[in-house]
Amino acid sequence: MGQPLYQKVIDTIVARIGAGELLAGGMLPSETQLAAEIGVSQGTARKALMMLEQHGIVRREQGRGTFVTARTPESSLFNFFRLREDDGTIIRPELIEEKIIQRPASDTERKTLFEKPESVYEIRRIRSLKGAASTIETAVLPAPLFAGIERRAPLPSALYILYQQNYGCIVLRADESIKAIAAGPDEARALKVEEGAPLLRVERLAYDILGRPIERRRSIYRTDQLNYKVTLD
Amino acid sequence: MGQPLYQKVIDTIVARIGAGELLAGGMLPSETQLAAEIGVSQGTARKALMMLEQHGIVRREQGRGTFVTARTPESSLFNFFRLREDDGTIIRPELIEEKIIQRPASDTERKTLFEKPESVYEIRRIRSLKGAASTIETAVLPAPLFAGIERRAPLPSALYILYQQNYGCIVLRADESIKAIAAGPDEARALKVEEGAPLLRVERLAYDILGRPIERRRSIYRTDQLNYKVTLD
DNA sequence: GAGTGGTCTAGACCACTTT
DNA sequence: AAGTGGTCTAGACCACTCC
Repeated sequence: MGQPLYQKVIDTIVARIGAGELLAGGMLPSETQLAAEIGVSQGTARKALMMLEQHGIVRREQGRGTFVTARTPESSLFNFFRLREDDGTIIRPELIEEKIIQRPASDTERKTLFEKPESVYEIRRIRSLKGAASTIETAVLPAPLFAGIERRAPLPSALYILYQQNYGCIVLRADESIKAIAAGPDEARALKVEEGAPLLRVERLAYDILGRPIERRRSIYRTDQLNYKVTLD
Repeated sequence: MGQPLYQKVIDTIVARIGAGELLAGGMLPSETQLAAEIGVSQGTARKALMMLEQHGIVRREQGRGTFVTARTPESSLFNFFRLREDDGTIIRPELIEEKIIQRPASDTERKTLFEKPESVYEIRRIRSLKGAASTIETAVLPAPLFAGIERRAPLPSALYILYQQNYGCIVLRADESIKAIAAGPDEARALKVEEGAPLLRVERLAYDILGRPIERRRSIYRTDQLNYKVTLD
């Protein structure tokens, strides 16, 4: 028994979710059923389910059951959209421009994205917060995994929900690297600031439930009236 | 039994750590001893210890025992010092200037810091990374909790280790709010950049093991050659 | 060999939700 | 009442560390 039994249970469930057998929001078998199916004790199945819950992959509710995590617009906004008012209030961004193209992958894109794709989709969007254009987002996706996404335009405001519902990719984690930059001519025009004005640049690599890097995203924010909030632990 | 038994175990241990009965790095009683002491089964004590481990409060090692988390310079640097080279390499900051003063608390400081202190310590430090001055840090601490800290100057590079070893405050979590700002005259002079150059400003509120807000910190970074890295989940 | 945490089992009882 | 997850127990065996 090279690996713990509960790991086998976890792998089984994650595989079923990845394969689409268990849909987001759907209910899992109960602890007892799962235990019988996989041939472990109820306590072991329970441990696996609790670990999946801690990784945010399932949600458990006493008396109701265990469900595959479904990112709602709310939770998605809350988890991965980090801009807040100075007092901490969450902001609802409005989409004011969107452009989707397919193009060959750059070297770093091919190296960092899942399956080393030759071709990628690039989604460029400008958002307005509180009436003024304040963010430029460029998301880059491996084309094989997101085939036909350009025909779904206009895309919903929260891309991660689209990824989940239409491509089975549940985004659970993202690494970000943040810099302050001076606005170039393009950014200045799009965000209506002077050239050289300080802007926040966030580069993100997002991973799905199977740990696959499925999206590179570069966001440029005006933070004169806003904050980018994170928690460290 | 309003609350679960394992919670009682957790509270007991956290209280002992907070009271200094269990020192950072010290070994806890074994599962069996703890269970007998508090009057629960070994499995319940075990659950409590596992939860404490997940919160980063203790570290467990098979065959050796359970130990109170001691932040080493390494781990502290890794967890709360977020500046990295563009390629992700960690940076070792050098201290080049330090000033500690005691002064009355501002309104927001009194409101947000533990015990609503009338008086605070302010630690202002400038660090150089890769030879060039690149960060200005201002930490504000409630004076009652950190009495006499000004006499410990010069302070170690990693303040959180000092807080732990000398004041029993183990920092486990911090909320940050990040902005891009234009360098003012003071920042420009200290960091040797032009006025108006883009800088990263990070405002942090750090909480200790008991959930007490014990430090406000404002850091200003040059990010022309560096990145601020975070992980979302 | 003694002591520690890591895994696993089998079963009990409780609290909650649904029908 | 039936089914779910939440708590708790008691005990077994294993892997690892230290003496």
